Amino acid sequence: MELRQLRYFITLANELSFTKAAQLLYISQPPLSYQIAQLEDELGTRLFERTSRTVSLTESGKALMPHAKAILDRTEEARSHLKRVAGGLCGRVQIGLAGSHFLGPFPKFITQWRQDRADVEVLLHEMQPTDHMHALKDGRLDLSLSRQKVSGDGMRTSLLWKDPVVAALPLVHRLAGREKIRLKELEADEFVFLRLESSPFATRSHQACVRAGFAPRIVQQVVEIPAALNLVAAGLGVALVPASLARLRSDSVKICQLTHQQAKTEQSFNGDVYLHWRTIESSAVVTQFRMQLIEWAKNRPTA
Amino acid sequence: MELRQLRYFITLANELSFTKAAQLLYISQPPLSYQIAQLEDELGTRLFERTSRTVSLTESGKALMPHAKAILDRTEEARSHLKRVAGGLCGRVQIGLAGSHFLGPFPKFITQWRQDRADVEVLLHEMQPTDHMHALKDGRLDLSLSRQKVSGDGMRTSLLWKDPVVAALPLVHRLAGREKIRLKELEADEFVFLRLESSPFATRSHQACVRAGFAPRIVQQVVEIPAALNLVAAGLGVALVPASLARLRSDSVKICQLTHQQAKTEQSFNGDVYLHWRTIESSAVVTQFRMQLIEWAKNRPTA
DNA sequence: AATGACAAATACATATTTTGTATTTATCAA
DNA sequence: TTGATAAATACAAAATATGTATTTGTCATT
Repeated sequence: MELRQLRYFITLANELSFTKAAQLLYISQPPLSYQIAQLEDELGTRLFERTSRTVSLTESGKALMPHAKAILDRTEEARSHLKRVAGGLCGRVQIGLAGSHFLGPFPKFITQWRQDRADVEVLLHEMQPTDHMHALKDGRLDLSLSRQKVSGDGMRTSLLWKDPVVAALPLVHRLAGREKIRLKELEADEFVFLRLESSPFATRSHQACVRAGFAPRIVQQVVEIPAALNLVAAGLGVALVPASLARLRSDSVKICQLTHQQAKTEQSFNGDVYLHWRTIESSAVVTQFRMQLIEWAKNRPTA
Repeated sequence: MELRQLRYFITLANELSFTKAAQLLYISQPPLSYQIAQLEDELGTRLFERTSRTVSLTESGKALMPHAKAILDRTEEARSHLKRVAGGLCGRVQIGLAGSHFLGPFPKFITQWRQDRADVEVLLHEMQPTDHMHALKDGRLDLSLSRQKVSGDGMRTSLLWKDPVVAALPLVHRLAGREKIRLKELEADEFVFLRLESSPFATRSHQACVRAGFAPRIVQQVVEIPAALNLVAAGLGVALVPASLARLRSDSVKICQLTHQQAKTEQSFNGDVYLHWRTIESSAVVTQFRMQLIEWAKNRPTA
C-alpha cells in the first residue's frame, strides 16, 4: 500500500470514472487502472465494481474510504506540524539561568519574543551556573544564561550585555559621596558575599580583591544578590555586585563604580552576561531564540 | 511523501543507525540514506542529525514520529477492517419481509447466523412484498423474503422452503373431521381474506377459488394472517393460509390439506417462501448471508 | 441486427524511481 | 599514524510507474 494509491483511490471514488479521475490526477487512464488493480490485489479485495460503462464502490471500497481520507489528512497534518517546528513556531526552549537574571533585561525579551508564538514552550530553569555546561551537553538545557564566559567542547558563547561590577555601600558609608572608587579603598570594610562555593561570580570577586592587595573580611554570605543588597542597605557591610542589580536598590544603597585596573585588563571580573549553546543544535526554535536574543541584546535601549 | 519513506523513517528512528536499520528493512544502506534524504527534501527539514559516527533525531524528526506511527497504524487498521468486510464479518444486511415470516423458521436462522458476527448489522424491514423489487433495485434492500416468485432484470430467486396453502376451519366446521378436502367443497362457506390490494398471496388465493369454480364470499378482510386465524377460531368463517402459520393455531382451528389440481399444476397458489437478490452484489456479507440461508433452508429439519 | 460512441482493460514501450555494488569521506580508537 | 566503522556519493542494474496504441465490451442510435 502506498500513499499514491490512496490518493488515486480517493479521486476515483469521488469521480467514479477512470478517465475523469485520471485527468484530475494529471496521468493517463491506464496507469490509474493499474494502480487501483495493484491496491486491490494487495488488499485482496475488489474496491470498485466496474462494467465497461459504470464504476461504483464495493462494500470494501466504501469501508476503505474513511481510512484513506484519514491517512491522507494525517500526512497533511504532519507536513504542517513539521513546517511549524522547522519554522521555530512550535517546540520547547529550555533555558538555564540564575535567579538574578529575572531582575535584568531578560524577562522583557521573553515576553516580547513569545508574542505570536503560542505553541512555543519557554522553560526557565533556575539552577547553579556551575551545572549549566553539563545540563547543556546532555540536553536538559538548550541555552544557558550566566555571568561566566566558559568555553567547552561543542559549545559556543556570546556576550549578551555588559554589566560591570560596582561596589554597593550603605548610604551612610564614608565613601558614599564618591562616584568612583578603587577596590583597594574598601580594604578595611566588611563584605557581604555570595556563597563562594556555589557562585563563580563570588569567587571571581574574591580573587579580584586579593589581586587588589587585600583579603576581604566577609561578615556574611548570602545565596542571592538581592539579599546582599538588603544587608548592605541595613548597614552590615559593603558588597560587590553587578551594576544592573545594584540599580534596583539605588534608593537604599550607594553605588560606586570601580576604577581599578582589573576592570579593564581582566575580563573575568565583571558581571557581564553570556549566552551559551551547543554548536550542534537541531531545533529551529532554539536557534531562532538564540539569534534573536543576541540581536535584541545588541540593539536594545541600554537600560 | 510515501508510506515506504515513513516505514524507513520509523525503523531508522528506532535504530539510529543507517546500517542497522537497512538490515532490518532488508535493503542495503545507500537506498535508506537516499530515501531519508528524499523525505527530508520534500518536507524541507532535516529529520536526522548525522555525524559519520552517530545518528540522532532532530526536533523535526521527533515531531514526525507520532504522525508517522499513526499513519502506519491506520494503514494496518484499514487492512484488517477490509479483511473483515471482505470476509463477511462486518457490514450490513438489509432484508425485506412480511410480518408473517417472523412466525416461520427464518428468525431461527438469523439468531444462529449472527453468532460470532457481532459486527454484522442485520436489519429486517417489514414491508409490502409489492415494494420489495423496487427496494432491492435501488439498494434499500439487499435481500427479499416473500411468498412471490418474481423475476426481474438483474434479479435472482431461490426457493427457501415449501409452505403449501391449507384451509383453516373452525373446530366445529362440518368438514372438520376430514384430513384433506377439495377447494370446491368450501364453495358455500364464508371466507376471511387478507386485504386483496396489499397482498399478492390473497389475490392468488382468490384466483384459485375462481379457477375452482366459485367466487369466495368474503365476510371479513384482515391485514395479518394471524388475525385471519383468530377470526376462523372464533367461527366467523374459513381461511386459506400457509401451512406453517396455520400450525401456530392448530389447537383452535382445524387444518385441512387441499387436494385440488391447482396445488400441483399451478405453482403460484401456495405459500412457498422465496429469497430474492441482485445478480450483481458487491457485499461479501450479503452474499454469505444469502448462500448460507439457502444452504440452511435445504438441510434444516423440516419443522 | 448493425454501427458509432464511449469507457475500461490490455499489451507493450518508455520514463522514472528504487535498489545494489563499489568507493569515498570522516570520525573514533588503538 | 593506522585500522575499523559508518554514512555519503557515484553509478549501474532492477523494479516500478507511466504513456501510447489497441482491444474489449456496453450503450444508444439507426
